[in-house]
Amino acid sequence: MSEQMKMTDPAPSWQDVLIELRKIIRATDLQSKRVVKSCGLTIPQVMVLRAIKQLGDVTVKRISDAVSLSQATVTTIMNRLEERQLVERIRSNTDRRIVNARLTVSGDQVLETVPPLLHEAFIHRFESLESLQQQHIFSSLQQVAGMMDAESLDAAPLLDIAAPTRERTDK
Amino acid sequence: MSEQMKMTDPAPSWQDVLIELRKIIRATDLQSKRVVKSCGLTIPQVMVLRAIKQLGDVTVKRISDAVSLSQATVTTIMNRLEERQLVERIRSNTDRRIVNARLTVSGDQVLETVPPLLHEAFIHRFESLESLQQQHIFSSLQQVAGMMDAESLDAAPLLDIAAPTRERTDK
DNA sequence: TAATAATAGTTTGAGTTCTAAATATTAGAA
DNA sequence: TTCTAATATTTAGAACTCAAACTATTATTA
Repeated sequence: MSEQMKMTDPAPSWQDVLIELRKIIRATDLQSKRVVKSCGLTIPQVMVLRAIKQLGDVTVKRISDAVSLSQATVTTIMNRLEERQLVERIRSNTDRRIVNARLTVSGDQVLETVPPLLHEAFIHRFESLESLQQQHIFSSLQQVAGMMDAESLDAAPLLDIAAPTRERTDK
Repeated sequence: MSEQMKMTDPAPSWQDVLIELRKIIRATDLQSKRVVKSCGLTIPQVMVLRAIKQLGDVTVKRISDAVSLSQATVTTIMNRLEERQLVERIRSNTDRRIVNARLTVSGDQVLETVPPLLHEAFIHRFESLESLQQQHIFSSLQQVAGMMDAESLDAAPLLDIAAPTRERTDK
């Protein structure tokens, strides 16, 4: 760990940050295409399926919170999943506004066949890093996500976000 | 500000990483909508415009390299920009396969009015971090982008794995 | 010269993603 | 009861995004 890096590394501008974010977004997209080829589902579709499996019968709203997508997006994804009969929609009896999502048997089976959502090489690389290093990276991602978060952006201009905020209301 | 990483933080799994990436992608998307409202252009459109301004008359291919988007995507973005007469397409005389993009006067003007592509609060936060901290974050993003990069994934240098070789019975 | 390959861009088709508007339902108040 | 507000979800509309197929053009070769 050298601290000599400074002269070759001037403080990065947010422009540089933007470029790296673009690369990450693109790579994620490309991986999604790979996953589609391998199992017929996109990454968001898998994430929704997994959320349903994990949470049991859930509303669209809870799913959208869990996977960080808007309600509308979850609905369109659900439409496709329902077409393929991987999930069912079940209206609540007590409150008929509510729609609960439930995995079908084949939905559950399909989940078994899904490859990792990040390239295996990525996972391998990531997991072969030292734990401390992993935490650094993860914490940086959390910080970036936190700094970009719309709600906190409106709410707290000068929040101390240096510390990854856990313990929110999450589930 | 050193003690916040409690030891209740076990090594993060790649699943956790994926969630953070989602948040970042979503936040970027939301910011794009904000930018649209403010200046009528999306972030990718601005990025293409800037690349053209920066590089002078450029081919679609060079733009797509510069902004990390596929050629096809750049084409569709160019279509919209051309409709609004922010860019022109100019076929090369020497090689008529080649199309050069050029900013129009109004394209150049519009660029002046574009707000920052990351939320100002984000920029402010990021820039108020210590330089070392900025570098940490930036370098983490670079690492993630690098680990995810498709080409390097194929090359996969540090793979001496007992990788689960999945057998492919079909397709 | 004609056939073939290589290159540059565009179109097509499928999917994701958002906001805003629309729909349906429930709960509370006049 | 009926009106209104709040809640849960869906639809409509617009962009982005990619791979793959397609068009047009240039270069190479027989």
